Amino acid sequence: MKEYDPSSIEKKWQDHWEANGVFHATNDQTKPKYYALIEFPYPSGQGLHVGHPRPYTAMDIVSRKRRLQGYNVLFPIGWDAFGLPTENYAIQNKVHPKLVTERNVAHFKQQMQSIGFSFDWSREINTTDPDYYKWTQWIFLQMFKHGLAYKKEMAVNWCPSCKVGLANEEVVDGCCERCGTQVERRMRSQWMLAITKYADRLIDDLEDVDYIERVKVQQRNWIGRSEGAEVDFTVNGKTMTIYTTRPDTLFGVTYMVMSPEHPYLAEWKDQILNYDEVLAYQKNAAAKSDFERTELAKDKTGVVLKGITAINPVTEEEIPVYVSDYVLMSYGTGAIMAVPAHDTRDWEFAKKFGLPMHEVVAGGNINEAAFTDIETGTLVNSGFLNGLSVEEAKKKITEWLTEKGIGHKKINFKLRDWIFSRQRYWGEPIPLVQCEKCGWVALPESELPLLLPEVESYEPGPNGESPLAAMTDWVNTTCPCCGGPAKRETDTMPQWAGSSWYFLRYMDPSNHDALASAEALKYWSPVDWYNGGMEHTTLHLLYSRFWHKFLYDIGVVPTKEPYQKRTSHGMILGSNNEKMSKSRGNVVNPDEVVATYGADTLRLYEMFIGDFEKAVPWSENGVKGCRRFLERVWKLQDFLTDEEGISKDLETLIHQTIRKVSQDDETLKFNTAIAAMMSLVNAFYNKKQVTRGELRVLLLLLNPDAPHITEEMWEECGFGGHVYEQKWPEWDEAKTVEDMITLAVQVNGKSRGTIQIPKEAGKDEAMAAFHADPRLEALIAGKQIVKEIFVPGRIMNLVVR
RNA sequence: GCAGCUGUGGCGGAAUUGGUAGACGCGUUAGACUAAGGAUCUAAUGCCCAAUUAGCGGCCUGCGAGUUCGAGUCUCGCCAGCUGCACCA
Repeated sequence: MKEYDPSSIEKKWQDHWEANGVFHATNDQTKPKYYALIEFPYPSGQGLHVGHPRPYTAMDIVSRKRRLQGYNVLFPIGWDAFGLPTENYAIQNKVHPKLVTERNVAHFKQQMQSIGFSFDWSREINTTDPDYYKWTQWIFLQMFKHGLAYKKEMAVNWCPSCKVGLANEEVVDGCCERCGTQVERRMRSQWMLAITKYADRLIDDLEDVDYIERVKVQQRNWIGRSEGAEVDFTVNGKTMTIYTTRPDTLFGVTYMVMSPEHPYLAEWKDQILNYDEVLAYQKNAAAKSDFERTELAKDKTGVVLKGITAINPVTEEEIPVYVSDYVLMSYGTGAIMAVPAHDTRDWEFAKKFGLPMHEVVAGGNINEAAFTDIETGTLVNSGFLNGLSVEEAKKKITEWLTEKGIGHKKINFKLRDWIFSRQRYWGEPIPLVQCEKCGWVALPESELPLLLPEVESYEPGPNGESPLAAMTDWVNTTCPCCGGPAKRETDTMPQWAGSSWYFLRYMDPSNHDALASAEALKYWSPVDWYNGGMEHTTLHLLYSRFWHKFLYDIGVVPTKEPYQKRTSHGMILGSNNEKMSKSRGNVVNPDEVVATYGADTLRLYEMFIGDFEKAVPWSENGVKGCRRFLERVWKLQDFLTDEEGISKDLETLIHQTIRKVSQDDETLKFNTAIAAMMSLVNAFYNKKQVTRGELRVLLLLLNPDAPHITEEMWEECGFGGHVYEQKWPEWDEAKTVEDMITLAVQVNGKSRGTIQIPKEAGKDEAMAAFHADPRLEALIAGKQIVKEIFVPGRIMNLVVR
């Protein structure tokens, strides 16, 4: 027997698979399809680190297993290659970002291929390829034509370091998600996508998909749907509308609060007696960044509007009006009714300013804290609402307000429209022109793709405008509508554009007439299993669901949802338990692991390292353990007998292992599947022999995890053909239980021993076995059995006195 | 602050969902082979007692209570950690 030498056999099989197109998805639509997807990587200059292969290996296992189960599997790969790091590198090194991208892609590809993933490389895509972004632009144009893309002058999150506007989703703790610089507010005219029009469906349709719960929860929170009511208050003779989720507490309103940006403040300039004070407060609030405004949340500030009085529409009581920055202009109507007895923030504000509180929901102690429980409270001091539960009162008051014409039911969302333009070079050009006469006009589809022009400098302009703005030849054009002079849009799309639909392109990657053919879309949709990072839950995952729903609405795609199942992996940390990063010096490069131990060892360890969904530290010794296991598998060839069948004494274990591996690979428990295979190998070693039939089963089960060594051994043992041509083994449930079982015996709930009984034995047989064992019998000698508990196959417990 | 999740050996982690806690791997210890071992093999390995012919001993799943014949698993109350949201009315 030759030695186990991964470096020679791994290359051999990788070449064999690719040369024979073994993993290319076929167009044979008679077979059931399975579409497994990973998040296509951003080809950074650093290359892969050991965290990348974790999700890739997991989905590779699923894909390889599905192929053995007879599916036509699509497991594609591509590059999400537009983006800032490449552009910044290009600026610093004066290289075209295209060249940087090509270089990085080549490196990533070589790294990935050395790990032996069964990607269909014939369908490789790249978001920066004009043949690809033609369709990104095409989808944007459809959105524009359907009124979902609009331009708006608005305050944007501006990163002074990246010189770019950011979407809300890209701001973390008031700082730029990428570089950590604190973001500023700047007014800019931006392209927006009306994702809020899909807010309801993006929540409701989560019911129909199989996503892990934390993903659903996070999406629901982010969309932030709340049901309440808008109510009109009369303030100095003017109608001021507020939004509340607690219309039932209307009788408890003791003051109102307006946001510092509320437009009424300026209108009331002459009526507000302390307008100077209000102006000063507004100025102060504007100077604070969003971050400061929320960080200092604990301490409420505000100014009362002297000369302004509001009327509570139910009690007709006169109440004061305040301006305070705890009310946001960007949510609801920018003004609220304050119910200090039943809202924590209002309570804090009222305490600070000595405002009265009216308890209208009994059940708490409002002197100590606002009572906000909506389950248990009962309405009091509330006229016709008295005695009702919160839920009943909400309904009744909303009806009453509607009848009176001073309010109505209203649903609000935290989700904002998506700021879609970036003032950068390395992104998809927005295919629109602005004409003096016709306004914003779409390019004809025949002019797509609108190519990214060659520029001399990739740096943004001094006022943060896109580098494209300096290209006057390119910018000045004619209006496709009237033929008059027009200017091109110089902003580009954000990185999230290309990734919002890439999974569709894989279905038919070289189609010139459509983003993919209707036939391919129908056959392959939806993605059956999509695994990716939690950090994309409110970004990529939400955005792509939105695009897909739009494409569904215009009849392009056949399903409402793009992904049937979504799972997520945990991060791999450095051996010091910290996030892997260059600066911490704890990065492990998969190339080194492959070179030292082999790709199969890397793959196996990536899966065996721990709970797939949790973060876990890398351990060099753990890697060695996996290599040791593969060596033991390899050396099974020494124990190989001529027997084709499965020996009687291992039959149960074999069937148990098939079941365990088959089931655990479906539920992200790759670690315990591997543990089961290790146990099986240990059993072969204990016997010092393995039959051909037994080894076949092991090689098949292990193949998705460690494809190279299993192919090689299959060939070495002369099992015929290749592993990838075989069928996934099946287990017989009846054979997963031994004929004689070991039953644990307890006395008074304490484990005292075991008895051997037939698997179908009843209580009487178990009792007989108990009495037959003198050591067990001794435990109950002279005592009275009060109760006998017998759970077949599980336990026997005798209660004695 | 609010919500959710999680707490199991020296470490990563198992536990058929209420039924012998610690599978599997790492590490450690002893032995074998050896010129040598950071290779390989064999055995032991939760903790505490006992041990040259010495155990079907006791204690163990963050802490404290409870339900049950039986609790890592269910309930209640603490404590700690992680994640998400963060003045969204």
